[in-house]
Amino acid sequence: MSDIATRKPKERKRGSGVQFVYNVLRDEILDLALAPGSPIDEIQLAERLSMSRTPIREALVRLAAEGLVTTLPNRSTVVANIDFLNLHTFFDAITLMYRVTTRLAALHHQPGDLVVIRARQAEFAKAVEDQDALAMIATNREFHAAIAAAARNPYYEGLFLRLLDEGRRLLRLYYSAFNDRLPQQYVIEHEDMITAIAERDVEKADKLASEHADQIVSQIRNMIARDNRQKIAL
Amino acid sequence: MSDIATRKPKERKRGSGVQFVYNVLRDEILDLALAPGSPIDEIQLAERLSMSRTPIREALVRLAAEGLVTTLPNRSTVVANIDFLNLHTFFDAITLMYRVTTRLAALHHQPGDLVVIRARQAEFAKAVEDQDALAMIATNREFHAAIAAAARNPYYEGLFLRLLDEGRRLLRLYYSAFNDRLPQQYVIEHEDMITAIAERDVEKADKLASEHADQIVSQIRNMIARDNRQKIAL
DNA sequence: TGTATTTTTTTTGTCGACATAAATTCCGTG
DNA sequence: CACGGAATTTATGTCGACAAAAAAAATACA
Repeated sequence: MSDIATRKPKERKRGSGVQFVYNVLRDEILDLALAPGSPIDEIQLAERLSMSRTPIREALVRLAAEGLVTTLPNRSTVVANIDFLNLHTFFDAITLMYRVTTRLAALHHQPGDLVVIRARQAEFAKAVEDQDALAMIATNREFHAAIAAAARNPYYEGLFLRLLDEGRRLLRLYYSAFNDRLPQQYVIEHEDMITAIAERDVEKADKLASEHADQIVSQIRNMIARDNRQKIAL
Repeated sequence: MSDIATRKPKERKRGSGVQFVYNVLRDEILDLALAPGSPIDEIQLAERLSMSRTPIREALVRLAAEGLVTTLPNRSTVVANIDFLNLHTFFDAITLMYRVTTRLAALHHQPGDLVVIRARQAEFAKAVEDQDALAMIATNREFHAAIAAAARNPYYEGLFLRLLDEGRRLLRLYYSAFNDRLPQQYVIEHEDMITAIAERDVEKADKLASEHADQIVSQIRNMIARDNRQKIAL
């Protein structure tokens, strides 16, 4: 547990305050260290990070613009809820972004891109080998983010990163359920996607991305269903 | 020219400050009243809107998160540039969003949605009849925004609105070129799209949206090409 | 005259404080 | 004991001021 959030004042340089708060809050939100729906007290946060409320508020505005927190006027801002009732919109959008970014990566990737993508894939494979569920979540995100970067479309990339983050939050909810055979299969699917991108085979890349997305979506659905059954059984 | 931005202090109620600044700046940016690349002086803005720099800065952070301004650390924030070199990424993304939102609207629209969509279409038709280019841009945006709302997917909707706004900026650049027969055709295409949505004919809606997007993209391309030729001829 | 260096000015990032709107507590009345 | 309204407390929205960084101006030197 790194206590990066509790260092002495004046240890950070000027101008990095907002970015720092943004990173801390963002990580805590995506790791579910801050529970969805829980209120964020500006004063308390200001004390914890040893800075004034001004940079805190600016970071909160930024997080609100990205949908990670919700600001109620004249009332506390709260960590964004996970909308289980409308998860299908999430699945629909992230599936499309998986496909589009992988397609475009096959079309537009440049020499250096594959090096980065393969590096991310190596990190993901390492996490799977180590059975480190949290590392799997993080490295899987970076792998697909690298593909999105190679797709060279900032609009798709922006939406996809947002969706991947939201997915990170979802997976974090159920990460204990990762002790099955699926991760190893993801490694293989990733390898196939890299090959398709390298060969600039757009249709194959699309097909693989589509299947990969379906895998992940159905895995999350299973985890939720399993979770629901437990709840009903109580 | 409404001078909404120059009213007396204390005439606005508490809590609406940031929203107000955001709306003013956003409109001025999208209408090209603020030129792309031009710097935004916080102090000057604070004086013009008769408020302190704090709400100004929070509005700027929000605009930065949406890509409408760019903040250089410890340096002035500037109005986002129009990236003519990468317009194809814009065209690609907005075409896909036209299709996806229209498809999903055909699938998921609910009783009230068509009423709203038809109302927007009526406003657009009125603008075309009046040969009011600026109103055409605005009402066309609202028409497609209404379809996106009926599609009931906030992820697609968010990206699409961003793209429509960026398109508004582009069209505003060339709005004088609107004196041709195309707007009338857009009215007809809109009508067809409404019919397809009402009939829940997903594939037809997709096809119409796709063609509609192609129309608009090629029109913008033509305007830019025409503009370029003039520049070269000088 | 041109370039390097110091000084001044401008502008941003942050702070502490105050005013106002909700939330909470307290109290009186039925 | 419950209910409604007033008083208190808490937290947000905004402000003016200061400090640090960059830009601009002024000066020194070749």
